[in-house]
Amino acid sequence: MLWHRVMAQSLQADLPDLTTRQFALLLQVYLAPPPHTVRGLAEALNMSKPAVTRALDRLGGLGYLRRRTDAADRRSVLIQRTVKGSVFLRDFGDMAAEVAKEI
Amino acid sequence: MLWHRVMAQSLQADLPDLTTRQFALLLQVYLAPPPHTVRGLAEALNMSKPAVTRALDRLGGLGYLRRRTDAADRRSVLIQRTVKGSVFLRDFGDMAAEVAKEI
DNA sequence: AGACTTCGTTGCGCCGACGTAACGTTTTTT
DNA sequence: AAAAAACGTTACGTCGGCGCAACGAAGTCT
Repeated sequence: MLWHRVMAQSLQADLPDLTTRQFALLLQVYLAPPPHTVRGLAEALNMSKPAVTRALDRLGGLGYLRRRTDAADRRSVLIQRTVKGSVFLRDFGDMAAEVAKEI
Repeated sequence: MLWHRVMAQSLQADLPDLTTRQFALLLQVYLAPPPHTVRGLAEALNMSKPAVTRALDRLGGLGYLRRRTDAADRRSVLIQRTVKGSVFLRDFGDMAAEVAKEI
C-alpha cells in the first residue's frame, strides 16, 4: 500500500526510473559481500558483461556507485558503494518495511 | 537482503521483467479502490494514455489483469484483477515483508 | 439530427537497453 | 619473449517502451 504510494509518487516526481536489472545490480553491490567485479556481477545476475557495463554507466551517472580499477589486477574494475546510493536504498528499505507493516 | 535474493533469482529464472511503470500500474489496480479506467490510471501515475494502453497489453498478456468494456459507458474500459496477478503480488508482498524483517 | 466532447487505441519517430561480436589492455602460461 | 587467456569496454543491429498526434467509437449537448 505504501509501496504502491511511493512508486506512484516516484513516477509523479520523475525520479530515476531504474530497470529491473539496474535495481538488482544496485542491490547486489550493496547487499552481497565485496569485492564486486563486472564479471562477478554478470554471473550473479545472469546478465551479459556489456549489460553490466551499461548499468554501471547509468548507476554511476546517478552517483549511486563508483568504479575503481583494481590495483592488484589492473584488468579488473571494482565496484564501490557511495553515500548517495546508501541513502537511496535506505529510503527504499524503509518503504518496504512500512509496506510489510500494513499487510 | 531477501528482496535482493528474489530479484537476483528473478533474473536467473527469466521471470517477467516488468518496467517501473508496469509494476506501478499493477499495484495501482490491486491496491487502489475500483473502478479503474485508462484515463484514471494515466492521471494517477502521471503516464500518457498510450503508455497505459501498452502497459495493459503487456500485463494482460501475462494474465495479471483483464480488460472489460464498461456496460454503462461503452467508451470506457474497466481494468479488473485476476487470480494470477493476485498470486504474483502476494509473493512480492511476502518478499517485502521478509526484507523488512531482516533489516 | 448534427456538432461537439470524451474514451481508448493505433501510427510514427525517438531513445534506451539488450546480446553478439570484436577490440585494447593486462596478466598468465609456455 | 611470444602466445594464450582474462577483463572490461565499444561497435552494431534489434527490440521494447515512450510521447505526440491522429483516429474510430460512443456519449452529450443544443
